[in-house]
Amino acid sequence: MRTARVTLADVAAMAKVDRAVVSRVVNDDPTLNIRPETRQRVLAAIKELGYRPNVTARSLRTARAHMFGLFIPDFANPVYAEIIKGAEAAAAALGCVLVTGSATGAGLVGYMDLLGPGRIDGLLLAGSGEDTGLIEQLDRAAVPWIMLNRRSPAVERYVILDDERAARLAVGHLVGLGHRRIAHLAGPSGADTAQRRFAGYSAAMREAGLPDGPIAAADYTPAGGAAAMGSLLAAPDPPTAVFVANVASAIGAMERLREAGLEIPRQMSIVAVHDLDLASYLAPPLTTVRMPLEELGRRGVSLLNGLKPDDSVEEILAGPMALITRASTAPPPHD
Amino acid sequence: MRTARVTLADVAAMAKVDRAVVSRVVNDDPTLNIRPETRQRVLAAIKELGYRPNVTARSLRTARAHMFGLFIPDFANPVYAEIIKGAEAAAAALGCVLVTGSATGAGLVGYMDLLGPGRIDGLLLAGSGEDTGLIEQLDRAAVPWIMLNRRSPAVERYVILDDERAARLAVGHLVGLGHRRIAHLAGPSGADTAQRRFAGYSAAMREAGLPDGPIAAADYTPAGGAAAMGSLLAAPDPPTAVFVANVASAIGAMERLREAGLEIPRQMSIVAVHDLDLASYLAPPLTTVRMPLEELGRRGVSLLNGLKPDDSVEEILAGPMALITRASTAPPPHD
DNA sequence: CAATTTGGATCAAACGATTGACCGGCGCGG
DNA sequence: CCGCGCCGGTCAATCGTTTGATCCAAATTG
Repeated sequence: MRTARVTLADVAAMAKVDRAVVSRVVNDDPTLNIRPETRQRVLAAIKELGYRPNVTARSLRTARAHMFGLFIPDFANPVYAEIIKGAEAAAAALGCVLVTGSATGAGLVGYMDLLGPGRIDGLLLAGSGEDTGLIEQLDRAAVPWIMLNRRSPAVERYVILDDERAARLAVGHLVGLGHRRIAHLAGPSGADTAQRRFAGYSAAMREAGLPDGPIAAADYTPAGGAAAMGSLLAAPDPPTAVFVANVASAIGAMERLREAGLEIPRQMSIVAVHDLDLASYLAPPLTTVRMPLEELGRRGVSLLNGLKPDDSVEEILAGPMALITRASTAPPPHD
Repeated sequence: MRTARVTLADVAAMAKVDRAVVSRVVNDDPTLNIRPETRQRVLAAIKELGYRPNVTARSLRTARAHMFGLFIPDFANPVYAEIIKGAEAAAAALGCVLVTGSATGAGLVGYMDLLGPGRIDGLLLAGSGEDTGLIEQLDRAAVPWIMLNRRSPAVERYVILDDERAARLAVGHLVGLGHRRIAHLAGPSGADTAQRRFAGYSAAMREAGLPDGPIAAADYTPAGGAAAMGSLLAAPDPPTAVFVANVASAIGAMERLREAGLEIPRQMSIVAVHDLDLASYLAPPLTTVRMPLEELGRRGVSLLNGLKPDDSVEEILAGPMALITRASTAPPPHD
């Protein structure tokens, strides 16, 4: 059944009404006065012909694309997978599709070229740092955009998670287990999330009446985590527990601990931010703080919808957050 | 600089030519005869005004959406992450965007509703099984589609990888190490990939003059892998090596081996299909067969481009494939 | 009973780009 | 010196919807 293409006009012809009537029925326009039987005729014709509105034509006329964009640095990172899921669900609920692109820096600007005027109703920017050129391009194109899970100086368009609270949860767990010397394996100092997690760590330690433990920064990679763990171990008074800003770093840190012959959690407890499936497969399974990442994606799209290009958005998402206790944390050794 | 919206007409007015000329310059239409200086005027006006063609209007007129779709079951699965990367790159090279949706079964059909006529030029379906309803809907909508990495009975529209060869590579590696009793931890018997990997295993064993070892099927999850590994260990003459159809199952299998007190690789070698970053973080790092997943995504989009709704596609992708040797495989014990 | 409202639609102008058809002038071959 | 082709463009229809303006007849109001 090669239905060549069914348009409003076909339906109108079959139902013996004007195209305008069909359009108004389809969008159930409240200003339309229509006899019930006419409406039935139209509805029947639509079903009979299998009519489905042409989104492109509609977009052209209404100047709404019914499409949102989401840029992430890397599909392979499970953190973004969760964000995507949420964003996609929210978009679908609005009758929109989500196009997710992975690109950073200059790639982003190039990608934007594909998304010419009229193609997209709003853009979510997750992770990554470089936005030189992109932001002015977005402003020029008058497309609303929001940063997800990061802030940038002088940009009031973001929704982030409460990383500070996450850090408090993690540190609180370690303190509760009896740890006193708690190190922090931080994220890259330039990263906004890293700064907030560090702030939370510091605040939690202060509140517990403990001095900051040794601190080492690493990029969010296993290799970085391994190196930073090395420097933490070399500290004069080595910690009995470490709060790691990120699971990827934690993987490297655990490897380094294994090499050093330290048993987890008997000799060293470790807890990290972001609960990924992966965490439960590690040896030992890693205690983590579960963040509302899906919610973040959902919220991002919701805010984008109806946002004017000039509106500002500044939100710290207070979604459900939980400590997932696994085998990588335990009370400190009795020494 | 709120550039309200720049259209062809604006450019035409500024360059003092007809809109048609601008359009032809933009698309550099070979049938256009134009004086170089006029072209320069047009180009200058375009740059001056920052004109960018409206994709929606263009799509309406040309009936090409410059957009491809890709449906996957789950963003969290890194296998799909690689496929997406390739597909996205190929789309971008064609000047198109890729919209990736995660949905299976009925969700797919619902998602398709968002992608009404005129919105999409072609669809890639990766993984998952259920396609009741979807395929007829696609055919009715006359949108070309291809299955990625799986076949379905009576559907000649797929591009798959050479899973058989991958299995041979893995088994060959084990045979080369001296193993004689090699088990196969297979995928779900309904899955096309599982069948092909099993076929490759069987063929490789036969060619090596070895009898099939014990075989257990599992779904592609850690829990399934653990259970199946249990049944393999219970075999009368337990294997010294196992070829696992999938990394997720392999994770469970390794856990099970650890529980059973078997040392990897001293007492049991293990090799799995698909090289994911994750594999190198496991303890011990897992030997895998690297498949050209990115290439698969790329090829899918390339084939989709220009495909007629009725054309058929049947391709086994012979991309680069490699055994990545890590610490989970070694010669069998001397017993 | 004339004037006004209202129910039930219809008309037609957009939206922004593409593209086949057309056109005026000039050079040139016959 | 007439007709043809070519150069350098222009004209206008079209893609499928949306939506403000309009319109006709019947009903209501003063």
